[in-house]
Amino acid sequence: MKIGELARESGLAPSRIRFYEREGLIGSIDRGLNGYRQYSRGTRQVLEIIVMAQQAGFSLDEIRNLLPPHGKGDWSRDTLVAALKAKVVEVAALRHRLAETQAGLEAVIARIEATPPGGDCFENAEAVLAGLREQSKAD
Amino acid sequence: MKIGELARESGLAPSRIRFYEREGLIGSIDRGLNGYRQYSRGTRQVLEIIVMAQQAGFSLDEIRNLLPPHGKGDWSRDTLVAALKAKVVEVAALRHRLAETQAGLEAVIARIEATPPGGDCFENAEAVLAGLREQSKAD
DNA sequence: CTTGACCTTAAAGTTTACTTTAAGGTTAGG
DNA sequence: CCTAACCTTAAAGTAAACTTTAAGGTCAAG
Repeated sequence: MKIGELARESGLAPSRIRFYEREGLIGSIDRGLNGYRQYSRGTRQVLEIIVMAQQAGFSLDEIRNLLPPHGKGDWSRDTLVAALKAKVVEVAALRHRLAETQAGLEAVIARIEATPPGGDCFENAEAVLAGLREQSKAD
Repeated sequence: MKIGELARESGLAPSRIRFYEREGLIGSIDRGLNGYRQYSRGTRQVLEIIVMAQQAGFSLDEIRNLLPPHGKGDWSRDTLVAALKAKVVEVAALRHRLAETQAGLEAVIARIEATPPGGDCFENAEAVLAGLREQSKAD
């Protein structure tokens, strides 16, 4: 799969995919004899995770630290398993953080919906802040 | 309350508070005879809401549309709740995606670890590993 | 009445996350 | 063979969200 096809499938501009490669969010991949990048299906999934994590408020720097290092070398059985386990730990950490974010947002929604429609500005503001502070603490 | 005091209380730089005023996130407020800005307590709460909303992934443009029109005391409650719910959907989608990734990884790890070090059972897991190798490289 | 910590503005600089441009090599179709 | 649509790189440009700088006015203390 060349970069144009991956771009169409993922909805990202080719320049953006090359940018992510330069920034170390996706690894440098195989090139054909002509120098063209050749992507596998997995890359598209990584791109989707990056985009969604961004939408949830993560910077590229944070995302890079949450995604596993793409250190390449010999993928012997043991190193492969070790890398996979490290990846699971990191994915779990990201999921944990997102669960807290979601719980915080839902708490805020519940509080706002529990306030009477005619409630004044500060009561609503306090409700929003109370919920968001809980989320910040959980972070 | 002058801008320096508000800055200390809110933890934001004075330049940032003036920036938010220029951008229309907080209203232009009263000035003393000397031209100094005079803030009320409510401004601090608005600033906290802005900061928390940013941490939840909202842009200043989005936040400006969520905050009440200046001078009016009423939050657009429905708009605020709708935006928060949309954000929850985004976060939930990312979590779902990551849960699948984690489950897939754990299944592959279990499979590799169940394979004896001999090597002839390696062929059975070949397809899985091939896909995994591609995905890991693409990481 | 001067010193230093405030405040004011406008404008320029910074960082992040990209896109666009420039200059060129590759591949598929007529 | 030519053309159009791909691909490559490095470098410059852009938008968002601020911060810093420059040049100055205000105020409380000594």
